[in-house]
Amino acid sequence: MALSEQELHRREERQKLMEAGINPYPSETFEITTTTEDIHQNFEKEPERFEQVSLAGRLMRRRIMGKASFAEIQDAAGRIQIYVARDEICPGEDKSLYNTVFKQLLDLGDIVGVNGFIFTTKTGETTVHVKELTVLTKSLRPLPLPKEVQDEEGNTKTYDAFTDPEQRYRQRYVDLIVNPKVRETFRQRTKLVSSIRNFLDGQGYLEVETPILQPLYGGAAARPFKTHHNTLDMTLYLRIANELYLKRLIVGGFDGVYEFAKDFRNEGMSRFHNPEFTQVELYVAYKDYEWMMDLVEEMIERAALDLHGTTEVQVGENTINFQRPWKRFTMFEAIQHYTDIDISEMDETQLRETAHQLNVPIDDTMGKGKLIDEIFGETCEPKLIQPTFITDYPVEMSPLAKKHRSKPGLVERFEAICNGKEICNAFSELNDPIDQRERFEEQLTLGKRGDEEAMTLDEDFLRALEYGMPPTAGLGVGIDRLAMIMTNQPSIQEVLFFPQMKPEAKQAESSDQEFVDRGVQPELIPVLHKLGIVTITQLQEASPNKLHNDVCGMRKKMKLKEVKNPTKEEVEGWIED
RNA sequence: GAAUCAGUAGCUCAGCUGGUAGAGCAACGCCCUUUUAAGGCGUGGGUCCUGGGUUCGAGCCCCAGCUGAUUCACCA
Repeated sequence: MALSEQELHRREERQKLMEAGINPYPSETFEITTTTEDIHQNFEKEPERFEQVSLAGRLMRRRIMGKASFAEIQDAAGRIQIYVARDEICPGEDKSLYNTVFKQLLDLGDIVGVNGFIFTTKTGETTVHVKELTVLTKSLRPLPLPKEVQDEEGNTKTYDAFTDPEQRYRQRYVDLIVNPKVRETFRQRTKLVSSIRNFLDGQGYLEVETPILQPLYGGAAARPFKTHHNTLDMTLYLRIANELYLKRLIVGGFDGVYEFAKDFRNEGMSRFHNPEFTQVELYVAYKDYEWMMDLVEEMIERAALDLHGTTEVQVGENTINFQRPWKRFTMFEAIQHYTDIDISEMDETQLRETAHQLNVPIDDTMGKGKLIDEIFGETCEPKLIQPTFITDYPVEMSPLAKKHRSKPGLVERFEAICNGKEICNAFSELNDPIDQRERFEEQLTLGKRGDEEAMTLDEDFLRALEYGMPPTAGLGVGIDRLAMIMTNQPSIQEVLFFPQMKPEAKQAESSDQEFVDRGVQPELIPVLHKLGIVTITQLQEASPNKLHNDVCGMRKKMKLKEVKNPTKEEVEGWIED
């Protein structure tokens, strides 16, 4: 890859540092006694603590003014200004640490350590007065550095922001360096997970780990990723859910288990879908879905409080209030509420007609349950902004849920919908092994009908149920979507450090040696690169006359006076086999 | 899979009716000991996504393609 002028320059600086006896990548620990956060919060209160400090960070801005300079370094929490005066960091005769190293060989993006004391400049900015400066890492690539300016009203305006989503997601490390809000979003995500974990731990449930590689995929309706184990010579699937394993643990006698799980679904990507995503699933013995609704309300309300100090969260244009209790609707009630149609007594044919009437797209593979779900998804879901429980789903689409205690054809299931999207899904778990086997068999029939998401039959899971699983309430919460809501982000990519991307288009490049092997003078390789010829294949596809012309022309343009033009015969030699 | 939009300097972007490729920041050189988008003077840096076409002449118009984003479709 051809290096830019700036990259070449930084490589030279790295070399010059080494020649000056400064290791640009030292191995010793650099002792840090404070952080930018600590200084900003506590310097005014207890200045005596900051008479001698040491901290480290990345150089993010620099204002050189002759024999003294101001710069800013950024650590994990924020930035602080540093004041570097020549005669302070170079007390002796040798001023090269300031004149050469600091002013010439360091760049924005380099990582340095400083020792000194904290003071306030006459413009009122808390600043590190540097006594000692240590190079900790030389950065070889220039950062896309935005500028932030505060106007008189204290509003921050950002110029030249690093905004291109592709670049931001592909080079998340750069995004995190230059866009502090991105770091904050991910901190909040982690806080959300901690809040839920603390809550569940507080209830006495056991956090567990279950297999990601599964011989059968189950527990949800989705297409899986398939892989192969060499030694066992068997097909394995990346889990689409961990439900069936957690239930096995309930059979095993734990009365509350949960897992934060990466699940994998081989389906489309969108701002709500990533092929791998995180769910927390929870199973509690001797409970039902009514009980689980209370738990969800409490857990999510608490998460909002932990993150924001209030139950109200601004999401786009909506203010969402997680304060308990949430609204509860049965699915049929919700559909009736939004469409004025009562579908509770309809058969499959009537449902099809209703779907057509409501302009809900359907196809022939859909059974009764799926039709109801489509009607609901189309007419109700987007309208549910405040957290709402939708309960009592059709049995056909919930093969792992227990049949409703009083309403035939339905199961004891709920989803919480928030901001028009499902954030969790829960049931009173089906624990009758005979019923469970029948439900799996119905799924097999659906599968034969063409439903690619129909579930497979897991004999071992049925065997476990046959030993007896206590009545159990189960829950799955989509962490990514909940994180989107809690951090007010419009897309799932914004709450995943490394969202799935198309492979980066990368042009293969032939080595210089390969060019030399074909008879190209080494000095002419940059000329060929400049002409866009970076592979032998490209070289071989060129026409000899044109290439000879181009090379001679480009050599002149690049002012390579000491380099001889190739003869036409030589150029023909490069191209021939 | 479809539609829309975009692709110009390291970054963010201008570029008129088709007429010599621009700005700010970043970089490089010089000056400057309390600046804060520091400042002053100077310099370098371009496959205008690619390939065709129209034209005396294309960053700009036309066609095809590539890449990406967004929306939709798909998706518990």
